[in-house]
Amino acid sequence: MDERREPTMRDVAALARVSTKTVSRVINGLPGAGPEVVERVRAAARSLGYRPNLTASSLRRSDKRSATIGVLFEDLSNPFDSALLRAVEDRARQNGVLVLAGSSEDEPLLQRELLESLATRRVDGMVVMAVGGHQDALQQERERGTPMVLVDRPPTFGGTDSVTTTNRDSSREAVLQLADFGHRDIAFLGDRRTLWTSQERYTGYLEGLAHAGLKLREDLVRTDLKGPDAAERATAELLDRDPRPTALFTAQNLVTVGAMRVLRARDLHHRVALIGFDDFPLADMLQPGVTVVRQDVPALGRKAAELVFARIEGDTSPPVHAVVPASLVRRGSGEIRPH
Amino acid sequence: MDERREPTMRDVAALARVSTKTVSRVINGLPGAGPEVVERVRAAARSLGYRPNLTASSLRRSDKRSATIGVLFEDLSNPFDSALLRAVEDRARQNGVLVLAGSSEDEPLLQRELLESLATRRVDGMVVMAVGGHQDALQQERERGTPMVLVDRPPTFGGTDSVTTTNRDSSREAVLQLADFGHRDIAFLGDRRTLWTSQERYTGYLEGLAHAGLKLREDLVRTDLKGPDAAERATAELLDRDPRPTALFTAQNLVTVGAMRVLRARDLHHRVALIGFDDFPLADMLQPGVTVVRQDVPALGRKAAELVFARIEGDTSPPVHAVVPASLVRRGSGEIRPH
DNA sequence: TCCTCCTACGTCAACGTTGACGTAACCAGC
DNA sequence: GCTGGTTACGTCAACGTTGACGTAGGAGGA
Repeated sequence: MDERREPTMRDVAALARVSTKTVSRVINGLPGAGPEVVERVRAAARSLGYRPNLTASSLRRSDKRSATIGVLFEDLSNPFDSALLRAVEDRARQNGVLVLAGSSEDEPLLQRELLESLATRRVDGMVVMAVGGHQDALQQERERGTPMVLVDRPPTFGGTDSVTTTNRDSSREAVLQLADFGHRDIAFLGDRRTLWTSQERYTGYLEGLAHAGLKLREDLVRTDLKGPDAAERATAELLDRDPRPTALFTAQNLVTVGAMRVLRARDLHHRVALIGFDDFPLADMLQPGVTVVRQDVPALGRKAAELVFARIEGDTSPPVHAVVPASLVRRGSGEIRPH
Repeated sequence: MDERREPTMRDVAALARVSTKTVSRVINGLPGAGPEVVERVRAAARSLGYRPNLTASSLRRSDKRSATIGVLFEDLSNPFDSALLRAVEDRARQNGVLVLAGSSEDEPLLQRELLESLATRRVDGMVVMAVGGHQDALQQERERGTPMVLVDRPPTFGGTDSVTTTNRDSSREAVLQLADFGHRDIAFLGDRRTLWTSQERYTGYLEGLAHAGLKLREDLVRTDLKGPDAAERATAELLDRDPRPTALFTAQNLVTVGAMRVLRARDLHHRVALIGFDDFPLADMLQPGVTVVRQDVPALGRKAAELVFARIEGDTSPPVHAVVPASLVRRGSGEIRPH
């Protein structure tokens, strides 16, 4: 609109009749400026509406910090991702750090591009929910020395911190509870197999069956369900089998919703037990309430942020793999006994 | 970790035995470099793992673009906000622009600080969901010439683009539908009155009553409900009144959920009609399905992004107030007749 | 008194990049 | 052969800021 130039230190310096260096000192609160000069500079800055240029500053500073971190999640519109983003953001704010956010859509190519964009902007660190498959781009970035923390994924390469939840243990717990309630035919419905979390939850399912002395029925296992539609089809097929599974363990929230939809369509929601991994809003309002494994998303995000910041501050201790416990929330659907 | 310095143009130039200016030309794809030189520079850049420093570049460039926009919403973990963020992000990606995101928590002070942080980083533009109350900070920012678009809020000051949904018209439509189904005592439950959207939706409610020839019963109006707890209390009180409202119009999604919770607790969910403003996941899975006014969130975000980008490109046409139509999604709860 | 130390400034160059401008080499045309 | 234009480079300074270092003046001690 108007052709106004942002005022610079030089403008402030001229108005306050001091050198730019003195303005720099005042703005940064460094010693070496007398009280009157400080006041004069402050007044000049205020009257001009001066605001420091962080990009210029970080270019020159010795530490080169941009006070910005990058966050690369799969899909920011997913409640899990956005809750995580919010947690990271809150923690970042405490350090005066802002967050550059992007969605990788589980596309390696997109992840690579976003990574590049973040690097180009010289972020101080990154919190990444890695896409499935090979993670060369991530590893390269890490090897360049960029502080990086993986969330909801373990590193497939060395030297990197990560934060995950108790995928395997909590899945086992869920399956064991179903077994305790008398179920023998417990089906598994999982997300894309390339996702580490999917694999872990499946392993937990197997462990649960083993602990309960149940035999794995391969025909009750459905994986690679991407999105609610696939989940619905898989659920429908499972319910057509003979003998029909009397309980479902759905290993991802969209899968849970898809399965529920089918159970309700067939009026089986009060007869077939269901435990889902990952909580979702209104799970308690359905009939029956949906029993889920709830992840502590704020804790995940906070921990991830704390780890990056520690690395940014120069912490060089060995890489950490933090595990945040999840818990089983019993609401009814997981406490249905076989008929 | 390692004390590696990021390679610069100078390093590339030295290795390719050309001047930095030539490297600049090659990297930016500008003419004035012979084919062999281009190849030599590219090879050198690749072998050093060179990546341009966007902060230095934008400092020097004449347009001073940072290829970054700021997004300031109320709460990024709210599904509405995160869906909006995602839409803005998608549109931004098309322009090679990244998004700096922050939550203002409806706190004027926090908004001011975040605004400052964004300005300090010299973002090219901002998409802001303004906090309630006076918007001096926003206005000042706007007057400095920062391209800015308000989402889900109209500007309270001149010269600024905004994108909103049909709050008033859709609310009226919802109320009219309730009236058509025979309701005379239609309660209103709204969010904080400082929010423009709340006011608009309330006005729509009044218009609906007026069009239907219904008299406003002040005792059926509850506003300033912040969060689901307040909504629950208000709903409980309303249902205690005599005569009891036979229909509820809840003007915000958390309020809708709170109201539903109480209706269910009193087993009135099949007897009292309910229409909520703003859709939410699983609204269709409840019994009865929840009739809502659905906003076209992706369209809102896309439009907002397009407006900022137009301004960034130098569009100086008069400010636009874009309105994205919302639609009534009938799922059952809004189609209950008075008993 | 002189020397030392400290405080409150200022000067200069550099961070990594690009705009403005210079120049050498080459080609076309007369 | 000379002029004029084009191409492919290079040189230099500047973007806004800060680190390194310099200096004038005053305080303090022997």
